[in-house]
This record gives sequence, C-alpha cells and structure tokens, in this order.
Amino acid sequence: MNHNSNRRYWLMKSEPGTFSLEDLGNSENGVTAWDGVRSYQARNLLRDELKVGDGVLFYHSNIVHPAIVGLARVTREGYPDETAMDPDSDHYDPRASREKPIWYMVDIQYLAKLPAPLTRDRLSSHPVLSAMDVLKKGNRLSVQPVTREQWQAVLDLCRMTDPLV
DNA sequence: GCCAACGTTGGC
DNA sequence: GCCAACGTTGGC
Repeated sequence: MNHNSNRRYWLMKSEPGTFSLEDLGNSENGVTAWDGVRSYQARNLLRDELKVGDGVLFYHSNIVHPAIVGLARVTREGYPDETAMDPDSDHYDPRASREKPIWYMVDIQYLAKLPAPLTRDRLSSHPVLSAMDVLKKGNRLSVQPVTREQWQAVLDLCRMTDPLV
C-alpha cells in the first residue's frame, strides 16, 4: 500500500537568526536534530506524535515578514535531547538525566525552499490556511499540527508537486 | 494549591 | 521597542 493516509503534517517555527531554512539545507545530508525545545506541550508532540516521513512546513518567526519558507520531513522519531544534559549548552536542564531525559527531539531533513515566502498576509487571506494555528494570537508552540489540506494548499499556492509522494 | 511576579515569545 | 499572551516560579 502506497497510500499516505497515516502521514501527518506539522509546522515548525524557527528564528532565522538562530537557525534558518538555509542552515537546514547546509546541514550534513540536509538533516538536523531539532533540539532545544523546552515546552512540555511541544515536547509531547516531538516525543509521541511526530513520525518518520511526516511533512514539515518550515516557518521563520520573529522577523519583519514572518513566513513559511520551506518544506522538510521527519527522518527520526523522538529521542532524548542530549543538550539538556550538557552543562555547556544554552539548553541545559539540570533536572534531565539519562534515566529521565525530560526533553526530546526529532531529526528533520531539508526538502525544498518555496519559490517565495508565504507571509502571514497571504496565509490569512486563504480559505484553508487562514485556520492555521500559527496565525492565532498568543500561540507560542514551536511545533504545531497542520492538516493535510493545509499542506496541500501550500503546495498548490507554490505550484509545487508534493515532495513526499 | 493559590496567585502575583517574572521571563519569554513573537507579531506589529 | 512595545506589549499582549502565555508558561513557570516561588512565597505564603
């Protein structure tokens, strides 16, 4: 069966000054560990919900024109975030241990850059994309679920074929 | 267990 | 730079 009925889709936020889509593309094999998430709600998604092959909309936040800028996919499911156990890391958490890691991360891989960023204005004016969590005021989750329809709407707007199929 | 204070996120 | 929204901390 080659139907993708179980595939799910996510939006991941990053400040491009910290880690951009370009940085992802320049990573070895285009793969990076999505470390440093220190929110329990996002942790639960990373640990329990993201699966290999899931699609990721890569979003640049905290800039003049925040936007979806690219596509990625999950290549490794949730595993302990070792930066939490590294005293030299910015994301060190003294409560984390090998027995109780507390924090988890996934690996994601670069797939494509959108021909043009999909800004909040464009998302807000779209019948399907206007419902995205990322547009909701006060939403701070760095990993958010996206529907199949929203994923497809992004591809349609960009006139791209689905890189996961 | 309450809740005020505080820090962070992130659009604008 | 401002500030609303939200999560966390810590005194009681």
